[in-house]
Amino acid sequence: MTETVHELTLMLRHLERHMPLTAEDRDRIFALPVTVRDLPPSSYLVREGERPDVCSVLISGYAFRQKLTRDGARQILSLHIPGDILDLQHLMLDVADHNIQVLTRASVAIVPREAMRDLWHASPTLADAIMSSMQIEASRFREWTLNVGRRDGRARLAHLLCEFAVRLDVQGLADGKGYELPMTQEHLGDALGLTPVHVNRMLRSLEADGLLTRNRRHVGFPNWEWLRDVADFSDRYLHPPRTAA
Amino acid sequence: MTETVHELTLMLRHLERHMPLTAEDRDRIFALPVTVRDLPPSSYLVREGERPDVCSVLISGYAFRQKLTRDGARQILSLHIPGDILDLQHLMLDVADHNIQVLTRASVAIVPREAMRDLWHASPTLADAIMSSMQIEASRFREWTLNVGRRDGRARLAHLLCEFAVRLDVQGLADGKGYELPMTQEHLGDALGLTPVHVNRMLRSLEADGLLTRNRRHVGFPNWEWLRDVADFSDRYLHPPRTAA
DNA sequence: CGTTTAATTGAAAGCAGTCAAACTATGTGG
DNA sequence: CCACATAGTTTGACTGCTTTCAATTAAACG
Repeated sequence: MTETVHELTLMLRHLERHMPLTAEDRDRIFALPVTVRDLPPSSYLVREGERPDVCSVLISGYAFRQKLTRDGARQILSLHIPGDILDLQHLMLDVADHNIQVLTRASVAIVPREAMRDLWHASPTLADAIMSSMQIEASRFREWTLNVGRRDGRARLAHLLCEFAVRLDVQGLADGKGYELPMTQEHLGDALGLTPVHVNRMLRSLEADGLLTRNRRHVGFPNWEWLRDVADFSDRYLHPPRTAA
Repeated sequence: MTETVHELTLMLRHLERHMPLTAEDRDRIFALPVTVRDLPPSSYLVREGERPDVCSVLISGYAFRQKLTRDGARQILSLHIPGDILDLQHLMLDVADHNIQVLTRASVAIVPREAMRDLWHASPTLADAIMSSMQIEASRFREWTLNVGRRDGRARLAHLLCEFAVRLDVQGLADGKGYELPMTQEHLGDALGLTPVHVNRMLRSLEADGLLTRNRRHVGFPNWEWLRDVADFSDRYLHPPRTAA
């Protein structure tokens, strides 16, 4: 008898982080009709202009939101880790205003839009939890605008590395000492509003200063406090759960 | 017997734009305990780190969200026009992650946080309307990140001018031919991630090309289509109501 | 009006972009 | 196991958009 973990366990953990859920709420989540789908790297989940009829939850792997300018420049708007709900916005909005793309090979749980809407209306605690998740994502969007608009390349890059470290840590997916960064330098550039060439130079600059170690895709932070400082990073905008000391 | 319009009429119009409300919903909104407050230019409504116990709705004048880097650089994150709810995020989040500041002299309706939470839980249509409003604001945050991250100064500025024109038009506060821009060039710079000096140059560049007229604070758009084009502007991300032809 | 705030302009400096080439991984097929 | 192909990283030289610094002009305000 194999002990299988429900596909939405991570999503549940994500939602419960900010709002305690009732036992019925948990049951409702686990009763959601889901289809699990495996996606190869870089595949699109949602394209701008589409009218999606499903909501997806990231189960494993990484994903990101992005928009393109008319001449094809790409801006990555947010990164997503397992447990994140990828298109809550389509609960209310009919037409997608940005693209959602998978970063690595990933598996997602597909939930019919109507089922997710029912969940959303099912209980006040669920509504609050879902709303909280939305709000925190909006807070991350704001910080990214600040990052791209007002910090120089080095700080911008350091900030992104800090954010990812903290988020993985909170979701229990990294030990806080480092992680496998799933992005190429081109991805990093698109997330930071920089060119890949400049990303490379800033990466090496951080490395040269002993703020960063790299091994294949693995990044480590030999001097976390100093990196935070260089990045002008504070985790307030991530609204970390109280429990953390 | 003077015919007075309720202070929250514009907010109601704002919420109803994307989600039809019931008569009871409207009554609930008008039954909200509000205190109207007049604020001088530049006053703060919320400061990062605070724990607000009220929600404010902008009745007249303009406001904006902003964040500061450690060394005092300011990034304006969004602009707000009458009818906008200014701190929905504090419905769920306890600590403010950014500053909310008034641009011009403005009056705001102050609603106790708990009353707004009750409104939010009062009916599914209200919850949907409030959620929609949130989602659309999140969409604007995303577009701003794209704007600041991937467009050059000229396009960035043109984009902001387009967005403001469309939003005022939709809310019925401008005729679509132009408007009183309530921002100084310093504000514009902080919204665009540029210096005021460069904003000035780009403003004059647009003016020289016949894309923009300025008279005191009034801006006009002699060639709207071309400006849209220069700005790489599409109103999709604003999720304009269907009604518009 | 005088004073303060905002807009404008010029010259010089710099961060980041562009272009191009070399180098390193990683993977594939023979 | 090597040859080749592909994707990603690294470097260098040069360009350029934007900033910085400073000074001047215009507008707003009491």
